[in-house]
This record gives sequence, C-alpha cells and structure tokens, in this order.
Amino acid sequence: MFSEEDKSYPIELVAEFLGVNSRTLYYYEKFMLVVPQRRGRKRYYSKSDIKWLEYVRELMYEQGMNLRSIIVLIKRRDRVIMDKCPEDVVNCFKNYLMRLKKEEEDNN
Amino acid sequence: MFSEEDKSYPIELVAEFLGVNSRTLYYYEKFMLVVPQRRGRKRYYSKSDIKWLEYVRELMYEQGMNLRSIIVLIKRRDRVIMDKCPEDVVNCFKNYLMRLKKEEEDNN
DNA sequence: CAAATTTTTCGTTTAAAGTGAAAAATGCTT
DNA sequence: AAGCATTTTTCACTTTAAACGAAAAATTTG
Repeated sequence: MFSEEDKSYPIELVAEFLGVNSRTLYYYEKFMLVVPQRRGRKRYYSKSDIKWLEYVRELMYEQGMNLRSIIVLIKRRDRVIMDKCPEDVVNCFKNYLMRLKKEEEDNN
Repeated sequence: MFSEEDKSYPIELVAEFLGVNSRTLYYYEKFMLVVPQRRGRKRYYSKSDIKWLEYVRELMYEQGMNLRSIIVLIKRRDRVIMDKCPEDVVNCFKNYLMRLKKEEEDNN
C-alpha cells in the first residue's frame, strides 16, 4: 500500500545524517521550516523533508544564507527556493501565511 | 548637461538619511553591495545607490535577511533582487565572479 | 508502575553585522 | 609647502541569530 517514498525517519537519525544536533531540527520547526509528521508526540521525517533540509543546509553553510532569508524567499514563492522546496513544505507555509493573515484580521 | 538623476551625495549624508553609521556603508562596500563613484578618494552615492540601500535595509531590518543572502541572490541574478539592484552593482559582481573563476583556473 | 525515549526549557557558545574611537591618509587653503 | 580639516581605514568591542549541551518534563512502552 505504501511506496518507497512514504518511508519516514526519527529525528535522531535525520540529525545524524545531516550532521546537526537534533535541537537544531526542533529549532527549525519553530519557524516551520520543516514540519515532520507526528505519530503521538514522536516526529517522523519523510524523504522529501530530508531532501529539503539538505538543500537548506547547503544554502546556509555553503552560501552563508540565514534562516530568516530562506523564510522570506519561501513567503515570496521565490524561484530559487521553490525549485527545491517539497510540496509538503510549500503547503505548510501556505497554511502558515493564512494563519498570519487571519490573526491580523482578528486584530482589527 | 546633467539631469536631476546625476546628483550624488557624500557618505555622511547618505548614512544619516538611512539611519546607519557611515562605517556600515564602508562595510557594505567590502562586499560590493554598493559601489559609489569616487572623485579622488571621496565617495559619492547616486540616487540609485540610495534607493538600492533603502531596499537592502528593508530586507535586512523588516524581513530579517542577512548580507550574505542578499549577495547570494545577486550572484544568482534573482528576480526579487534584480528589480532593484543597480547595474553598477551587478557589473561589480560579474567582474568579481570572473576574477574568482580566473584565480581558480590559475591554481590548476 | 518503572524504564526508556522523546520533547522542551534554560543557559551558553559562536560568528556575522554593526559601531565607536582613534590612527592614517588625503585634500584644501593660504 | 605647511598646517588644518575631512575622509578613510584599522582595531577592538557589542549585539543578535543560530546552534548546541545538559538536564528537567512529558510520554510511551514493556
């Protein structure tokens, strides 16, 4: 029923693979840079999540971009980012933007 | 002979207008984010330079982008950036990139 | 329920961005 | 050309985002 692509990985494995501390992945999640599936409380990262994170790390470490810039580019649906950004993440951000918009509206 | 657009402004005035220290403008110049004309040693910023800097400050302060990200986007000729980036700066980067490339080649 | 695992919190470290102060370089005026 | 004023540069410090370590809190599982 499930394709190879549906495989998912726990945070420690992903962190190790990327060469970062798992705290860093929690940190990214606060900014909704990546939003892994949850089963109960536990996080599971899809292959698409991992590819996306690899790309982000490359932008950050090889190019010197910062987190916020990447978020700005996503919000602008910038081509540089969107080429590599998995659809799941795009959707996360769409939801994020909608929530922001709603909050603003409620404040009026 | 000279149009209104050819007016240019000394660094202190530009810094004050942007609300930054003039050292910050020297700092930006190291990265070729802005490259003012020189008469003798003295720097003169065009209106286009100033508009560009205003845009950069907005990206940095309102959006939270960092210098390096903006430079990455210029190098990538990113549309978001290029709309506002003066031709001088683009050319500087072209030259810079060519120099880098040549250096690399010479090291082989 | 106890043990093990995951998440969260708190505080610290590191590096880029920005700035202040003063030294060095340059230009201008007489 | 000498002396004064202005601009540029250097050096060292401050601030903040990003990343991390350790331990407390929460949760799942055996």
